[in-house]
Amino acid sequence: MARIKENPCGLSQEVTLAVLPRLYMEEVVTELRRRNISPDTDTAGNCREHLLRILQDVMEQEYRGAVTGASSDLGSSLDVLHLPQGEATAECNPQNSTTRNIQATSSDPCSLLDLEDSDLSNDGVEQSQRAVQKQNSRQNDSVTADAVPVSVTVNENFGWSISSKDSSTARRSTERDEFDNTVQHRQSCGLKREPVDQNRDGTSENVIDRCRNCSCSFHRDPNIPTVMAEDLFASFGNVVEQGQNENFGLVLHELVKQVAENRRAIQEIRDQQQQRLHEPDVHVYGGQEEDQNGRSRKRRKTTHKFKVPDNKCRDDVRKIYKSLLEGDNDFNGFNLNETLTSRYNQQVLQTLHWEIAKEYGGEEKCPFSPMEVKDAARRYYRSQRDDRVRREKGKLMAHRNAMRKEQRLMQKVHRRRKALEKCKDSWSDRTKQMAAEILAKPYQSSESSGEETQDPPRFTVRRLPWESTALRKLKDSLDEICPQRGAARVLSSDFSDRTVPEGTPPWAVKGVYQGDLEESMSDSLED
DNA sequence: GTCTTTTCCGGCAGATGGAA
DNA sequence: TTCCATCTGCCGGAAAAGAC
Repeated sequence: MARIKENPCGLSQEVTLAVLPRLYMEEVVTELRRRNISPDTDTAGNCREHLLRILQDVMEQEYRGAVTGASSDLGSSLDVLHLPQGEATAECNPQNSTTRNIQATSSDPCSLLDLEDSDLSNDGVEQSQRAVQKQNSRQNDSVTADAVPVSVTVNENFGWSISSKDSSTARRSTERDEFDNTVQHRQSCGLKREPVDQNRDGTSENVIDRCRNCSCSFHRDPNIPTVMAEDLFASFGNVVEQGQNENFGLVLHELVKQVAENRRAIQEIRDQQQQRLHEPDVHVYGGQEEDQNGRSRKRRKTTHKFKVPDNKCRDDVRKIYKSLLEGDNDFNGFNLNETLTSRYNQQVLQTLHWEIAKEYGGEEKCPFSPMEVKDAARRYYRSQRDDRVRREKGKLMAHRNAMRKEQRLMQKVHRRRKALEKCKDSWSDRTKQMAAEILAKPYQSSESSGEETQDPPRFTVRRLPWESTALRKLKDSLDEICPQRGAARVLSSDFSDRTVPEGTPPWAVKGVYQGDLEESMSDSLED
C-alpha cells in the first residue's frame, strides 16, 4: 500500500512498458484518467495506438522521475484531450511564407506511400512535411481553433526542435522531449553551426547543428528554413498564456514521431531494395523435383538470407545490449515471447540503434547503417531465443556437452594440422598428401565426455573401429610432433560407433571394412 | 594453451497468406 | 486449388569469447 501511495498513478515500476501494447482500450483509458488525462473516447474512436503512445510517454516520464511534478503538469495540460476523428492540428502562420501546415492524424497516420512519393532521400525533411501537408489538404476543413503556429525542423536523425524566448515554453517542451528517444538535443544546449560534407574548395551544401555542451548534433538541409517559434508566437499572440502550447506540443510530438516512424520504415525498404540489388539472387534454389503430375517444380532450398553483419557491429550490439540491461534504466531487453517484429521488440531494436549511434558520437559518425545494426540485433535476438528454447526443453546441457565434444574434436584436428605444418620439410609428398586427406573431424577418434566430471578431468578416447593401421600410424606420428596436452586421455577398450565417412580414402579403411588396400599404403608410411 | 560457454549461422520442414 | 514466398521453430555445428 505504501508503494501505491508513493506512486499515485497506479502502475508500479515493476510493471514494465512491455505490457502496454497488450492493454485493452478500456484499460488504456482508465490509466490515462488516473493521470488526470481525459481522452474523449467518443470521438477518439479507434485511436488506441495513439492513446497508448501518450500513456507510454507519461509512464516513461513517471519512471524516470526526471521532472518533478511532470505528470501533473502534463496531466493538467491534457486535462481534456480531444481527438476528434483522431486529428489535432498545428497550423503554421499563413502569413509566413516559410511556415507549413502540419496536421497530426492519429487515426490516419501519415501514409507511407505519400512519404515515399515525396522521395525523402534527397530533401526528405521538406518533402516529408509536404507529404504531411498533402494529407492535411485532404482534411483541411478541420483546422481547429487551437492551432498554434510553428515550424518544425525534422532533422536527419528523426529529431525535432522548437525554440522560444519564453523560457517556460522552452522548458516544458524540453522536458517532454527528454523522455522521447527521438529527441536527441536539449533545448538548453547552445548550437554551433558547422559545415559538413565539405567540398574540396571548403564549401559545403549542408550544415550541422552541433551542440556546444553535449555531443548531440543535427544535420540540416539549408534549403529548409527554420522558423523560430518566437516569431510565430509573435504573429499569433501569446498562446502560452492561453494554455494551448501543451496541446500543441503533444500533437507536434506525436506528429514528428509518426513521421520519423514512417521514414524509418521507408529507409528499411530502401535498404532491403539496395540489398537485393547487390544480391540479386537471395533465394537459393536446390535441385528440381517433380510433382504428382510430372511437372517440373522448383524447390526452394533456403529462405531469405539476412545479410551477415560485421563482427564489430555484432559485438557492439551485444555489449550495448548487456550494458543497457545492467544499467539503471527501463531497458528490459527483447521480449522473447513476441516476434521480433512486435512493437515492443522494434522499440528495443530502435533503442539499440540509438545507443550505438550515441556511442560513436552521433548518427553520422556511426560506422554501421541502421540496417546493419538491425541485422546484428536480429541475430542476437535469435540466439537468445534458441538458447531459451534449449533451456526450456532441457536440452541446454545436451547441447553444451555435444558442443564440448565437438570442440575437442576440432582442436584435435587443428593440433594435427599444426604438426603436419611442422614436418612438411621432413615428410615425403605422398605422406603429407595422405595426412592432409585425413585431417578432418570424421577421421579423429572420439573423446567421450562421460568422465568429464572427474577432478582432474579425464577423457576416454574411443578409437574408430574401421581405421586402418596406416591411418593409426599417421595420426600417432602427428601426435608425437604436437602432443596432446591438458586433461589426461585414457584409451578405452570400446570402439567408437561412428561408421566409415563417405569419401574416405581406401588406404585409411581397415581391410574388413574396405578391401585389402591398407597393407601397401602402410608400407609407404614406413619410410 | 586448453577447455568451456556463448553466439552465430545455415539448413530443413511446417504453417501461412497472397497471387495466379 | 495450386503455387510460391516468407516466416518461424528447430536442430546441428562452426567459431568466437571467456575462464582458467
